Amino acid sequence: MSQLLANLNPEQLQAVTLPPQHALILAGAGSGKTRVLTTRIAWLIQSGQVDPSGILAVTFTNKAAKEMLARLGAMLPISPRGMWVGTFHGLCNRLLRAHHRDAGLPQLFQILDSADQLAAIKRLLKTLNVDDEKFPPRELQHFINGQKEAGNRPHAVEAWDDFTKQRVQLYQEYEAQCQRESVVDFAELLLRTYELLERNEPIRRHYQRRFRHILVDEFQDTNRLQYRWLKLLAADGAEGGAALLCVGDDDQSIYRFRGAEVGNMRDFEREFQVKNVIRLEQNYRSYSNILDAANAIIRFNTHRLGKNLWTDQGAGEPIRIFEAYADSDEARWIVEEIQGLVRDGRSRAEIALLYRSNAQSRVLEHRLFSAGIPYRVYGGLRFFERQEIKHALAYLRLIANPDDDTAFARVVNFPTRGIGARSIEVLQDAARTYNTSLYATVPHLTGKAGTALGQFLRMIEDLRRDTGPLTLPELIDHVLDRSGLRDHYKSEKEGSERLENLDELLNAAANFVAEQQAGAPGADPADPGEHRQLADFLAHASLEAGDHQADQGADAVQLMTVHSSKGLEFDVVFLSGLEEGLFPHENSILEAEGLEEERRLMYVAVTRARERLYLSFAQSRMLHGQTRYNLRSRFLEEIPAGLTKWLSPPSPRAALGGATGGAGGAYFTSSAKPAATQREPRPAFASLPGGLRIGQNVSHAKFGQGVIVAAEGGGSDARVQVNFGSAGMKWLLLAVAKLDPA
DNA sequence: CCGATGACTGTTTTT
DNA sequence: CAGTCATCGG
Repeated sequence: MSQLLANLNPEQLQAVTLPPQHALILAGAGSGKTRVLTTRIAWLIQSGQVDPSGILAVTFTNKAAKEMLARLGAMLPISPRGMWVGTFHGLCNRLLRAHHRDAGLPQLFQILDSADQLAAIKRLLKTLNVDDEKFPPRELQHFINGQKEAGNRPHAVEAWDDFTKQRVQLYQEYEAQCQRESVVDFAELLLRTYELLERNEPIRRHYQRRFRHILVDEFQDTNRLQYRWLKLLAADGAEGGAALLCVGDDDQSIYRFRGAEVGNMRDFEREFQVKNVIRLEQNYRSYSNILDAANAIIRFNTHRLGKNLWTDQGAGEPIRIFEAYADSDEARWIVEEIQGLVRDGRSRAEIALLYRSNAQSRVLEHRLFSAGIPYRVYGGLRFFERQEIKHALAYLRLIANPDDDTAFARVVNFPTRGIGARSIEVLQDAARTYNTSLYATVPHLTGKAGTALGQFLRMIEDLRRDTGPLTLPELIDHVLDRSGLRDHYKSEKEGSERLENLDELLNAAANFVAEQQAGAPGADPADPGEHRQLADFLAHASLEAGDHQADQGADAVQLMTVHSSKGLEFDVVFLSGLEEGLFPHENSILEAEGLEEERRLMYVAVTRARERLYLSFAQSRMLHGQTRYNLRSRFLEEIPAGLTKWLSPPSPRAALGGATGGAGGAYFTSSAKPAATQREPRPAFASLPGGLRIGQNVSHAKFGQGVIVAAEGGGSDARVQVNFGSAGMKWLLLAVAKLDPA
């Protein structure tokens, strides 16, 4: 016990040993948040205050859940079995499987990931003959998810105008379709569980009594519905409610776009009359130069709960800043720098390359690849999202649940078997009249379409029957053969990688089975013969995108978006693409709220670094197939000059209509020296009249500072397009507009 | 009904 | 640029 609490600082100790009351822990980056959370659980159990089964711990990602279980396993002599640890979605899935009847679902319901959901919506619009120009599927998806997160079923949505009314109508149709097909999307997992607990008193009471301590990680990223869900579970039951301990950092809230409500932190404090608010502000991760930069940046945000990170580790190295001509130059420079670091004995796994959006990884990957540096990309298209895997899963889904029309539509003609659009249309019309799933409709059909479809149906039925006694990997192997998927990819010229992935699916299944057996044999007694294990595997595939990327063990440079870097830390961090429009992203720049979220994202990125931080940007960048010229990010200007060291001489930056500009606006530091590696500016851009060129900074009397991004015409008709930052993008006639080189 | 070809269009971040 | 979608000729 004393060992458990050793080496905690006073605030951490206080948090770990709080009495069983509600508490809010404001935990800054690198302040030992995860440690506090796990130690708290271990302490509660070890001191006999609670049985493991009385613990409910909610994490943000599956990875975090796994890590927490692993740490607990190492801390506790007893197995952490009986505890519920997982993501909101994972826990809801578990609850719905256990109480599927009360929730109005078949036991083997399927889970739609975002892409499946979008496909389902498109299919719905098609069958209803709705104009998808007027109701863009993506927008409709957003609308539906938003309503679900607000707890609104279609009848509860307030709709005054026609447009909203129609969308509500579609929402309703979508729900009916999902129910018919026994599928559940992400938001539905949460809402369905919430309604189950709310309406079913015995079940609610059962869990309210069971869970004595509810611990929530990354609380700043919970959405409204998740918060209500927590309130319901922690509400005062007969025995008094659970103690709710929420850990979060409002400065690291980066999922507003997905419905996260930082406001939950304030609401929690108020509604639960939280007496215990503890701030963890000592950072054990980074040197103070890095921390001071992060603090300086985040100070530009308003509406913070307030918190200041500090460290006693000393200043450390200055933050290195590099300006490149083009994105390819930026990538080349990063790779050269990495080679130097590796020569100096650094391990590649301790070097991270962060970027704002996934598209940016291509250039970096390209350079790394040609330099022969092992690297690993997180995120991007994940294993279970690859098309060959989705196809295989669709067959599996049909075995588990033939009414899954999304799965049916996906593979009914893949590999092609002579069932074309016309047949599908006939089938869909029939399904609508009989009000049955596509699968169940097939026997009703006669004629040509009926025969081909009948053959498909028989194949699926054979699969269902033949696979009953097989183990999961055997089952999948059988399906890959019988469906023709394997043959299809064998004959495809670029199919070898896909074949490998299909084999990898077998491995994933084998691992899944092994883990399940090792994990909790007593959790839910698997009913044999019902393909129960298959359903569990499919849920696993939907909920956990799967880290089946490159070799985990290899010493490889780590590439990921800033979002997926949250919670991780590295000795060396490169943050690339620090340009206006990219980071902060152009879609977020106009809204104050959006910009603040970008800044929090920047804060997250900076605080990932332990020892060394590189920030870089490029004057020009390929995006959407064309070259764009961006100003350097305002976030760079927000870092006090004394903390930085420019590796390239900074060029003057066009001002941004005054929104920022703190930090004194001084770009040079005393230690800045012209980099020896600086190349001559390349004559990359054609000259324009008046000695101007594309990419050049200019000033205009009315619009202020800007940069030339394009030109057209000639002679007296010559025009240039200038990006004036917050003053907008303008086309100017050179003969008329007075532009001075800046 | 199938596959190929070309136009178009869009991208932030993810459980 | 790259993935999706529509159109066209077999």
